[in-house]
Order: sequence, then structure tokens, then C-alpha cells
Amino acid sequence: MAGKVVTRFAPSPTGFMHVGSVRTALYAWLWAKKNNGTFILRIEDTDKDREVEGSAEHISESLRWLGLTPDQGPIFQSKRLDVYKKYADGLREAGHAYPDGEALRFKIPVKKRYHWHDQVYGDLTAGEEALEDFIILKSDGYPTYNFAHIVDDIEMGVTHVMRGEEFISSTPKYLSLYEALGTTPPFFVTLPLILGPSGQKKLSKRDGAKDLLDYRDEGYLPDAFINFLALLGWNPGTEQEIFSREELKQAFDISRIQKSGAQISQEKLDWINKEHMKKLPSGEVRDNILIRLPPELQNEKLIPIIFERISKWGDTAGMLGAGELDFFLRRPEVDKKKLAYKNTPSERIEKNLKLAAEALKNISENNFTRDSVKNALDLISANLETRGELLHPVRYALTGRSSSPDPFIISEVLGKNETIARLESAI
RNA sequence: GGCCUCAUCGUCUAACGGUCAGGACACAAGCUUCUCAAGCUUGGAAUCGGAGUUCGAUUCUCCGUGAGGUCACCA
Repeated sequence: MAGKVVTRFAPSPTGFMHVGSVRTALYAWLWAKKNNGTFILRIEDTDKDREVEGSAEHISESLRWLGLTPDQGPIFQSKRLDVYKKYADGLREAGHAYPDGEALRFKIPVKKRYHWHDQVYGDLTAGEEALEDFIILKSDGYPTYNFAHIVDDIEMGVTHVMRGEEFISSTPKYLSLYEALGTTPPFFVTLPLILGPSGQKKLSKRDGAKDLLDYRDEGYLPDAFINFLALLGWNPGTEQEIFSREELKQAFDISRIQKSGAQISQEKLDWINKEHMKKLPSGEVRDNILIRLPPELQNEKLIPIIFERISKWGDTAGMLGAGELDFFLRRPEVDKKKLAYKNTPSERIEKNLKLAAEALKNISENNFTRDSVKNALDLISANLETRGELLHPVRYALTGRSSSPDPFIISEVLGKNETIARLESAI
């Protein structure tokens, strides 16, 4: 197509952003970036009754988190009342609008059936039933959405209008307005709905849609979140699923946007997030985990143990909350029955624990590492029927848990003295 | 209800009218392990139904069915 691509994201400031609206923003941003175009943020604040204080800032912050930086904006419609007035006057003078009380109503020139082309849905049609003379300026002087968004899209040179499927049926209104204004409509890029987790309904706040910033606070990576969102209603046509931001810009294409609604899946999001986490430099992993650990657990050695078990930073708190790391903080309570491995008699368990303690005492304090502990214990278990009858009681004595990371690394973290003390306490 | 849109594994999805209907998440089993996690391997799992067009329909057409959207001085 000729000319520069201009897209916009035009939310109304009526609350927080959820996944559905962000996906629209993402696609508009991707398309603009892919084409070296312009991405505009426009706040459609023309309903002062429904407006929620702070939500415009909240929207900007959400976009900032995801790195969907607008090239222009935020532009507030409430500050452009003169523009709408000018257009409205023009329509009125041309006989395309007439007063209705304090309000101004658009006069539908011809009630007819409209056929138009959508970049995603193909040829669409909607009938005269959608065409009643509609309000363009409200009695309070503010324009309606129907009018304001079209004026702005014209004024701002928007080339691709991206929005949800719910706007298909009102498109005849827009087309008749474009006609009356003597303007060629932009490309319509209608996006499939995002469905709530419960079932088949459009995602909404009532349906349990989460505030986007909650995802940030749970410790998802912005690039992973974008990756996940992009794949919800679009696919690259290849089997690649993990995309960097740059790769996404390259690969994204309107022609591969899906028509049917997509249900959001936390599992897939977590998986994608983990895949992105694995690519992070170790310093970043370290910082993100340490910052979520209490002072007593500021230990580098815990990082790989935790990293392996989380799919987002916030899961660290989950592990803490579930007590999975308590044994690093204090000596566990040892239940004698749980010390046993399968049917191994308690005398054998006791003997094995003693052997373990003896062996570990022979390791020097500054060589008390995962490897040396493992070697020492391996020598003992080589003479046993199963490694379990040694390793299970050792692990349980150290942690008080029936499942945990391996006892070697735990020993290293606890240190020689504490490790041996716990073994002896269990004996 | 009128009008509009959509329809492939549980979920996200792939397949110029010709594929054993592919991949991923999730799930299950096995391997590895003392357990957990991770990793590797394997497996089950789908074209909504009925006509038609065609040598051949997931794919094109029609009719059903189902689901969703929309019918404001809300966006």
C-alpha cells in the first residue's frame, strides 16, 4: 500500500486494561512497527460519567510495561472538542445533521445495505437495520464514540483501524459517516474476540479478566507476555512459538490473523514465560530471584534450586509460602516414621545415617561442596542394596520433607557443621 | 427476537481441493533418579451434522445445529 502506516490504540479510560484490550494494542503496535509507521495512543474520554479517575495513567503504564510505546499521544479526545464541533458544523451545514433537543443527530443519507472488505474477515455485509439517525454530539457538548473516533481517524491519518469483532455490526454507521464527510474509509482490521477462561464468552472484567498490571506484579516478563498475546489470534505460519520482540515485528502479518475467538490459557503463558526466562543472562535471573527472598535466604546457591522450579518470578513467593524452603531457615522437625525408606528396618536406617555422618566429618570444611558430599555418600551407597535407604533418610533428616532438591546441594548450602548436626539429631 | 460473525485434538493452532489431518500447551506412560523439579522418549486426543460440486472435500456451495457479537445522548 502507498503511504505511511498509521495505527492507533483508542481505549476509553473506564478502568484497568485487560488482556483483550492489550492484544488490540499489541497488534496495532506490531503492524506500525513492522512498516516503520506510527502508533498513536488516543484516550477516548468522551463519557465523563463512566470515566474512572487514574485509568488513563494506568493505561499508559500498562503499555509502558510491555514496551508498546506510542509514537504519538496520549491524545485526549476531551481536549479536542473544537475539532468535533467543526466537523459537526460542517455536517449540519451540508444538511447531514440536525438538532435533537440539545444534541445533534446525524442524518443517514441513504438507508442501504453496505458491503465492505475487512483485512481479516474478508467481505462483510450489514444492513439498513443498523442505520438509524444517530447522535454525534451529546447534549453536554461531548461527541459520541461513533462520531469522535471517525473524525480523529481522519484527522490523524490512521490507515488501519484495528478493533474487536464486536464492531462489525455498527460498521454501516461509520461507512455512512465517511461518505457524508467525503472521505475514503481506512482499512478495517477486525480482530477476533478473546474469550474468558470460563468458557465461550467475550473476556470482560466481570468474567474474571485480570488487570494487566497484575501480570507484571506476578513477575511475568514483558517480552514473554507479548509473545503469548501475539499467538492468541495470530500465527506465523511456521512452527516457531518463541519469539523475541524483534522476531515478532518481522513475522507479524495481518493476513495470518485468526477469525475465531481464542481462549486465554495460563498454562501456555507460563510455559512461554519460562522459555523466555531460560534465555535471560544469569545476572538477571540472580537479581530477580534474590530480590524476592528474605534477608536470611540471600544465598547465591539457592538460585539454581529455585530457578528450576518457577515459571515466573512471583512463583518464588509461592515456594516460600508453601514452606518449600523453610529447612534452609531452621532445623526441621523430624518424624521418626518418615525417616524410614520403604520397608527398611530402623536399625539399618540408623546405621546408614551414622555412616553418612562419619563420612561427611572427614570432608574438610572448605571443601564441603555438592560434589564432595555426593562422592562421599556414593561410596557408602555402593555397598547398599538401594541408594534410597541412605539418601532418603539423609534428605529427610536435613529437610524434614519427603520431597526436596537433592541432599548434596542442600548439604553444601547448610554447611558442614549444620549438616552433621542435623544428621546426628536424627540419629 | 432481527441482523452480523464464527466453527480442526481439552486449549492455542497448521494443512495451493490430493497429508498416515502436522505442531505446541496440558495430560498419561516410560527412561533418568532417594523424592521433587528439570531433561529425554513414547502415547492418547480433533475436521459439529446433512446434502451437493468434484475422480477426490478440513478446504468450495447450500441447509441445519451450536457458539459468540450487536441492536444507547457507552465506548
